[in-house]
Amino acid sequence: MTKYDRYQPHKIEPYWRKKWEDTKIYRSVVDQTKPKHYALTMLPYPSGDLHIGHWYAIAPSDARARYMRMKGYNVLFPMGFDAFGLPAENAAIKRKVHPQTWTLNNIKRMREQLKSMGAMFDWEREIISCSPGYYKWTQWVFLKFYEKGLAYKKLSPVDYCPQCNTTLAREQVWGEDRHCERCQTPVVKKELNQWFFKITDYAEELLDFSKIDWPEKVASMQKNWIGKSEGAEVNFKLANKEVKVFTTRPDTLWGVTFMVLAPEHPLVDLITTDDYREQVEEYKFQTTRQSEIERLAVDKEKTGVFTGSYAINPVNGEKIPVWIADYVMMGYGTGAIMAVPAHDERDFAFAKKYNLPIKVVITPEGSELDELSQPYTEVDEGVMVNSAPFNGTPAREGKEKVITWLKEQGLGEKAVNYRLRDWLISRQRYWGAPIPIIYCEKCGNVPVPYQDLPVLLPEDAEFLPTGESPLKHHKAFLHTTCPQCGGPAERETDTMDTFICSSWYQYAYLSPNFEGETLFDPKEGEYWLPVDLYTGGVEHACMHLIYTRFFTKALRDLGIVDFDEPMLELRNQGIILGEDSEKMSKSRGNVISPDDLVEAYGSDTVRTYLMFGWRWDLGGPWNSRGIEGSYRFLNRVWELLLSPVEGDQNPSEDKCQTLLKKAHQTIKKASTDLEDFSFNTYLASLMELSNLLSKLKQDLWGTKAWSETSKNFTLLLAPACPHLAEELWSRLGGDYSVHNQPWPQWDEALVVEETVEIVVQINGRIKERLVIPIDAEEEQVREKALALEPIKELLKGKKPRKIIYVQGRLINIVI
RNA sequence: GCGAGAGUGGCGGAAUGGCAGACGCGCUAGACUUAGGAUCUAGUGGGCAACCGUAGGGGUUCAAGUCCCCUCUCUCGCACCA
Repeated sequence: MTKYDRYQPHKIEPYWRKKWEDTKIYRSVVDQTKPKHYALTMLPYPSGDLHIGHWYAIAPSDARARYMRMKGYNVLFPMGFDAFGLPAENAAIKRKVHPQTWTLNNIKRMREQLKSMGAMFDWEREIISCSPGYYKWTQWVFLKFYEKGLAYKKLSPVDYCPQCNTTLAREQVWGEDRHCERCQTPVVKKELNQWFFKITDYAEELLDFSKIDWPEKVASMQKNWIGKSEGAEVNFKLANKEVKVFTTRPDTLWGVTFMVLAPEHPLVDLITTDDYREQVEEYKFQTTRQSEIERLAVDKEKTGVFTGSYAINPVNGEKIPVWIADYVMMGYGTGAIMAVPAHDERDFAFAKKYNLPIKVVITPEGSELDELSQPYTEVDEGVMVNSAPFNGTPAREGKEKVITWLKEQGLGEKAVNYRLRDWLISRQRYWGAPIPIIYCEKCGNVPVPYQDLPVLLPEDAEFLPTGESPLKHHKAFLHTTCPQCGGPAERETDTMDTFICSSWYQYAYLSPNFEGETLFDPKEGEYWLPVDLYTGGVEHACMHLIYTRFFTKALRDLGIVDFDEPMLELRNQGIILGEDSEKMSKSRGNVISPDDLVEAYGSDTVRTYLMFGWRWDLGGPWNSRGIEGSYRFLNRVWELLLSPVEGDQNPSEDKCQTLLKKAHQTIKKASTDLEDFSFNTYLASLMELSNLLSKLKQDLWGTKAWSETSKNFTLLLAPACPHLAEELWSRLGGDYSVHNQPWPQWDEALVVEETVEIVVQINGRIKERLVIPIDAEEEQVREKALALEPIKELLKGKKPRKIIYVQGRLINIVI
């Protein structure tokens, strides 16, 4: 290449990418002599096009990984594709292409798009979750879970999406109208025999975030989702049976005036008296119907019916009516509640509607409550009343005391409930990993033997959705022999939720398509694991991010990994909106295509703008003028470092010092900013340095300070602009590759200014400025400040009451 | 309703309790140009000024965008979970 020409990203970017590939500089192999850093960014679903959101997530993560590499870490930064899932099937149905063909074509395209980013991926570690070499291990994990009792099959009411024709996990049902996460169709309840993973076994441990540095937001979302509540289980007598009731307010037990069972509660039929049978049946019918119709009712007025039976409150022997109502759910607690209308919003509304008694048992300290217009739900200031042995006890203490008392009396005990449900993993779809189970009439559920894995997904299945699993109609797949008795048997025809594939993918990168005995090559695992830094969107907080934590804990208990958490540090990026501040979507026509941007400005500009334009964790609307600014910056950098100066030069030691000082301040700033994911200020600091460089260029071009600084500048630029930095580096005479150079070190002595301008304040208001040596004695600064004419004038001979001096910053004279 | 987070120029955004608005976009003026939506230079929170300015109101402090209390607005998550 010639010595000086224009900045032409389209020439230099493909050139260097090819060179990197040819020289394998991003190959990451175990190297015991170096500290390791496993940087992982969420793998994309191969939808067919890499969009700007992918770039926004991945490019800054790549810059961070490159920084770590230059800092001397052996960095693993892999990439792959989460390739099973519904869109492939839907596209296939629409376009009559096989889901596999569609997926693999998309991967091919997206791999090229990803490569255009110039990231430091080690493509030899690429994983594709729909390849048999991958899903063999997904099935392997299933079998391990099954052996451990963490995978089980159960007949239960489950959420079913009538549009996607499959069941869904609780996490995949969203919003008030309980719609499908993928297609927004409201789900319906169905009674089906499905496979579950026992994530609830880990509910308590999943609440512990002490071993990981994850955003508070994600932790709180997960805690919220797991929904731990502590209280008591109390035994009520009902028709010669015992009904357990969960409550978080045992202190209100004396205020129970009725009991409510979920309509599906098994005792309902037993206790309903003949007089009420008809209305109870009618109500049960209504509620089941309701869940099948659209659930649009927003302000759901509470409804219910009396069963005709009465239960006995064990604490005072009172007889209370038993109702059924759909505000009590079978899936939480015991499906039965004790209603305390005086101290619970829902019970209050219900009691008012059906004229049930309301009995006050908690009152605010020192006052009385007779007629309630609303329930008194306060705990901290409440005191127990009308509660035989506990009158006068503060409600907060009452909770614990009553539990102890219940236990002594044999009436109940302490209990904890979680909102988290077991993970429903069966999907009645084709494009997923088959569940490796065989049903034998003689032997029952038989796991597929490990040596028979993978259970291959047949390519010639009819995958049109019918509500039944497509594999059920594939005779060759369905019919098999029992591995235990050799008799005729049938395979499980449901496939696994694709979130399973992504729950362990961080381990797959260690040894893609591993052929050994366990999930991954232990030599690799021992070195690289666990993941040091995970980056991606916060939208996965209650799905992928909770699942993968569960997986790691389960794998630990199976002896497959030896740590508790999969990813030590997590960082979430924000979302880039359209220029109209709306979510990008084809229908709105506000989609920004990264391919077009790369075409127009080159990859480095796109990377730079994505890092500079927003706070990474917040994101925000796209600005098509903004990217022009980044492009201009890179052009200026090019001119600055490469085009020689003409005419007279007037270098001076002073100017050199000024430049070196700024350079070292920039090294420090850029380092700490990259450390903190503050990509925007990292680039701002580079811009400041480049502004100073251009100011001093005429005089300093060719000096040692100039060449040293331009080399350092190039190194600092390398994480953001890998191609441009490589080109500049080579033209400045550096050895290939800039990406193998150590990150520059700053000299703290140079970072510190020798003289500073401080502010002279009177009563906290700025009145004057003063230039002083940084290490000036306070006494001298005081004298100087007080000697300033404007200050003398303002003081008018008055004696300051107090003078505060903050070294190198300001002096505040209080009068 | 519950939980979390955020409110700073026209815009994106900077600011260990210590000079509010770094850096950039946009805008204004000028230079160079046949031309400029290229490039370069200068300016750019408001106000003629003293001064006033970080959603609003209190407070702590010599000093508050930053810490404390209250209010408002917005975003996100959960939502009849007993």
